Amino acid sequence: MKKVKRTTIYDIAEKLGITASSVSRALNNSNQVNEKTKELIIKTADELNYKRNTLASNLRKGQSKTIGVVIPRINQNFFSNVIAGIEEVTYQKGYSLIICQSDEDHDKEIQCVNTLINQHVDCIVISVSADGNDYQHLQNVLDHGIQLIQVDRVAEELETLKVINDNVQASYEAVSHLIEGGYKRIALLEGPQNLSIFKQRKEGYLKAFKAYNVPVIEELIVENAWTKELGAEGTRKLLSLPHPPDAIFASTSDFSALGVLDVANAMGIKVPSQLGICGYANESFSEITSPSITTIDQFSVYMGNTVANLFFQEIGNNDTITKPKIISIKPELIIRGSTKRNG
Amino acid sequence: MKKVKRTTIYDIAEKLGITASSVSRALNNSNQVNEKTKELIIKTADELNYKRNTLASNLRKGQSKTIGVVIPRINQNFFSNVIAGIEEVTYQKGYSLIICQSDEDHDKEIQCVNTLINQHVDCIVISVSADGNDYQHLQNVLDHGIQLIQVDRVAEELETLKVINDNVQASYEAVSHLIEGGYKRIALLEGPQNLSIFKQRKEGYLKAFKAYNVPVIEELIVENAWTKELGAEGTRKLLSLPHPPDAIFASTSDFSALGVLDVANAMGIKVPSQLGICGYANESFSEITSPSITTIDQFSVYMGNTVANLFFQEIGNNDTITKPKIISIKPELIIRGSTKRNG
DNA sequence: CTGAAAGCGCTTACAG
DNA sequence: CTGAAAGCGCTTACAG
Repeated sequence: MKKVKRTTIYDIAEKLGITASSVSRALNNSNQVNEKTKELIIKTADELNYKRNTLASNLRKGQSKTIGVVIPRINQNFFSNVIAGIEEVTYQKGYSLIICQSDEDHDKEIQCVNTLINQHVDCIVISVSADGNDYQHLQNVLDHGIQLIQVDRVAEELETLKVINDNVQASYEAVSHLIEGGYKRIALLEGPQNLSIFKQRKEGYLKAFKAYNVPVIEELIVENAWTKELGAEGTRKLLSLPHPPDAIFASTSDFSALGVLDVANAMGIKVPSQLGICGYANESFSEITSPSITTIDQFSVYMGNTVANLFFQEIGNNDTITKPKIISIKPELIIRGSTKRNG
Repeated sequence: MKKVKRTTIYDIAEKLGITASSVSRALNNSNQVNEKTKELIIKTADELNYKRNTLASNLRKGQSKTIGVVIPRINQNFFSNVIAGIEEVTYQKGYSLIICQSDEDHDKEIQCVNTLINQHVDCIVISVSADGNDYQHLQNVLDHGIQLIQVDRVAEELETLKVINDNVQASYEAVSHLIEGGYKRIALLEGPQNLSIFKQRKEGYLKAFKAYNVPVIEELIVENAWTKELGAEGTRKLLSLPHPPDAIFASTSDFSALGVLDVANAMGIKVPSQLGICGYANESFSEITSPSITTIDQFSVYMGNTVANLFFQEIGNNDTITKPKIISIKPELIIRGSTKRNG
C-alpha cells in the first residue's frame, strides 16, 4: 500500500490564501464565517478530497464520539441483536462503535475494558462474562470518568446505569404456565449462579412453586446446564431418575432447551405430551424446531436501543453525579408447541 | 457524569522530576532508558492509574490501529461469524474493530465508509449491500491510501484484496447432488444479479445442468427470491405450475430455503420424497428443521480469520503497489434430510 | 541514557 | 468576520 499524504485544513487554507482557523470554522459550519468564503472552502475541500481527521478533532475536543461494547460473543443472536440495536441509534448521532468480545473469559474481558479506556471511549457498554466476579476493572471505568452501562448480565453491586430484563417475573410466568398446563414435576436447568440473571431466573422458578403451593423437588434442579451440550447432559440425568420430570425449564437459553429437545427426541419421549420444554431468549431457531419451543422474548434489539438512548440522555444531563438508573424491560412469554399439551 | 482529569505523561514526569520524553520511552518499553527509572516510571504510572491516550498516540504516529468493518447486518449469522473471526485475530495484535451496518442500503453504506475514512482507520473490510452498484466510495478508500478488503459480497470490477467463496463450484456440487439423487425438475431461487455471488451461484446451477446434459427449464428459475418471505412466495408460484419442480435450490440463503420448507409443509408436500430442498450458508437453524436442510457451509469464522491475516500480511509487505490478491475458500456441501430421498 | 523541541491535525478563546 | 496562537497528549529525531 503506498503512503498517501492526506489533505489537511492547512492545504485548503494555503490554496485559498486564508488561515486554517477559518477553514476549520467553515467545515464545522460555524456561522461566524463569511457565507461566500464558507462555500468556497467547502467546495475546495471537496475538490481536494479532504476528510477530517477525527482523531485530531477528538483529541482537541477531549471526547472520542466512540462507544465501546464488550460482550461475551458477537456471534450469538441475543448479543448481536443488542449491538444492532445500539448501532441503530448511535449511528444517527455520529457515534462509532468499537466491539470487543470477551469469549466468556474474565481476563480477556479485563483486557478489552482496558483497551477501551485507552481509546478514550465516551462510554462502555458491557455484558459481563460468566467466569469471574471481581469487578475492579469496571470500577476503573467509572474512576476514569467514562460512562458505564451494564446490559443484561450485570454486576449488581456496582452502581451504574443498567438495562436489564425482569428475569424473576419472566421465569415466574414461564413456570406458572407449566404448572397451569398440568405439569407436576418441573425441572430447572440453571446457569452459573455468580451471574445475577441466572440467580433471578431460579428465584422466579421458586416463586412460582410457592405461589401455587407446589413443593420444590431438589433433585430436579440441575446446576450449570447452560449450553446445548450441558443441557443435553442434564436432561439425560434427569430422565434417568426413578421419578423423572414431566417438564423442563431451560432457564439459561434456548440452546440449552434445544439440548433437552434433542435428548427427548432421541429417547422417543413425546414433547409436549410426555415432556414439556420451555427455553429462554427467543432465539430465531426456537420457532423452527418440531415442536417449536416455548420461550421468553427479551426484546434484544430494543434493549440495545434503550442502552443507546440512555447514554445520550445522560450526556445531556449536567448533574455532577449520575444516579444509578436501572431500566428493566419486561420480557414476554411466547407459548409454542413444546408446552401445549391440550390443544 | 463528573469530568475527570486524566493522568498524562506530564503528571508522571512532574512527580518524578524528569521529562515526558523519558516517561513516554519507558511506557513504550524503549531500551534507551535506564532500567531503574523505567521501573519507577511504570510503578508510578500504575499508582496514578495512568492510561495512555491512544488517540494522541495514534495521531502522532499517523496510524490508528483500527479496522473498520461494514456489513449489511450485524445480526445475521453469517456476518456476525465473519466479524467474530476477524476479531479473534485482530484483538491479539492490539487492533480495534469499528463496526457499521449498512442495512442493505447503498446510501448508508457510503456514509459508513466515509465515517471510517474520517476515523483514519488502517483498513476497511466490506461486504457490499445488495442495493446499488456504484463503487466510487470504495475507490475513494483506496485513494486515501487505506487498505480495502472485500469479503463474500464483492464488487468484482474493483481491484482490491478479496476473500470469497467459490460460489460456482459450491452451487455446481449442490445441483449435481440433486441430479444424482434422481430429481428431474430442479428449480432455482436466485438473488439480485447485481451481486456477483448470486450470479456465480446461478452459473454453478447452469453448469451442473450442462455437465449432466439436462435441459434448463426457464420457468423454474425465480428471480429475487432471497429472503424467507420471497422464497416462500416463489415456492408458491413454482408449486402451482402445471409441471411443478421436484426440487428447489434456494441459492440465496437458508432463510429462503426455510421459506420453501414452510410452504411445502403447509401444502402437505413431503420433503424430500416429493420435493428436495437445498439452501446456502449453513445457518445454525438449518440443522434443526424437520427435515434438516441440505446446505453449503462457507466457513464464515474462518473467512473472518483469513481477512484479518491477509491484512497483517499486507502491512508487513513494503511493496509500493499491492497486487490484488483473491483468496477463494472452498465451501462444503452438507447433505441432510431435505435431499436424502433414498435411505 | 536524558532533555528540549517540534509536530501529528485539529479547535477555540482572545483580539481586533 | 478573520487571524495568530496555544494546546489536546503523545512520539521521536536531534543533540549532548
